[in-house]
Amino acid sequence: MAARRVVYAASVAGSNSNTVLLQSPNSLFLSGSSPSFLGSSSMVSFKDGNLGKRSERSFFCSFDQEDNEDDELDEYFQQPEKKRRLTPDQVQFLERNFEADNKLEPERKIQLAKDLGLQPRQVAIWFQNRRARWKTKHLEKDYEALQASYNSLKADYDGLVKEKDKLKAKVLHLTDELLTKNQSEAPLQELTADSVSEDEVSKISIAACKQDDLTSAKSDELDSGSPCHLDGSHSSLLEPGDSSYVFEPDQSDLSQDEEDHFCKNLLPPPAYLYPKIDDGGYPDPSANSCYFGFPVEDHTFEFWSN
DNA sequence: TTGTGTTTTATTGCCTCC
DNA sequence: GGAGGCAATAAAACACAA
Repeated sequence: MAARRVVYAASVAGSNSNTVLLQSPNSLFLSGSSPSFLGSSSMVSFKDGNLGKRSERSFFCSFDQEDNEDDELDEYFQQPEKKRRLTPDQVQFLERNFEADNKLEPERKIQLAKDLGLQPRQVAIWFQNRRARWKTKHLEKDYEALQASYNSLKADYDGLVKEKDKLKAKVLHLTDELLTKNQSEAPLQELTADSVSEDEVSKISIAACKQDDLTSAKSDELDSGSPCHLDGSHSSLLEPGDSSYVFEPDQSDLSQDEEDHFCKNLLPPPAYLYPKIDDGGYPDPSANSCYFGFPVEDHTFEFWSN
């Protein structure tokens, strides 16, 4: 590989000499297939120190005009190799070829080099650098598209989080109401084994568990994350007046097996699962067969909060 | 004019493919 | 093993504000 570099460096250093001496400037472009170069005699552009801007002074024209000035030739070729920018015409020609195909086959490289009066290696380098620039721009565009997509998704997510918080607050509020209502009604009834039949106890337990299932169902809805579950359309699940409202048990559709199933699940949950009530105490699990609210460590909300 | 930032040309080293 | 591509980088050329 090192050989490749050395050979190229030598060829560049010597190529201008060969080109200048063996070919007329126009022949370089007349041989090409690009009409845009037919009139161009500009090969190399130099910065004009006096003007401060790049001038299109033709290196070859100057040689044409002063063929006998070997001193200038010697001066030029004795200069350390400097970078020379391609002319706008050359760049335009290369750009058009790049647009046609950004890969450079050997034959095409040779032909382009001939057309432009450049070393094939220079054409290859130009394509290589051009591909790098194209890639950079492409990456920038991709980045912008991804950023826009991210912003859109984040806005959606933030909206969902807000909606979730609203629903959570609503559920807690309704739960609180239910607990308060339940506590205020319980002492009045003073249920005793003597005054309440076994059948009535069973009914109350079933109703309580039904409410528990509804609460779980609500929680599952929140877990699902589906937008249709978050649009509030089902928020009346726990509303009084709803047909499934807990204290209006409709057990007509319950079989005896189902009743047994509910009653088997009447074991009170551990105390830590009960939210602290404002007065500092926990609701008594034994007072209510089932807890209607969300446990303190409800993983549903942990999930949504993360 | 000069300092500074950007663009362009070219090199180097590494990697892959044939 | 040679050819060619790519990433990283150097350095010249260029643009532009102060």
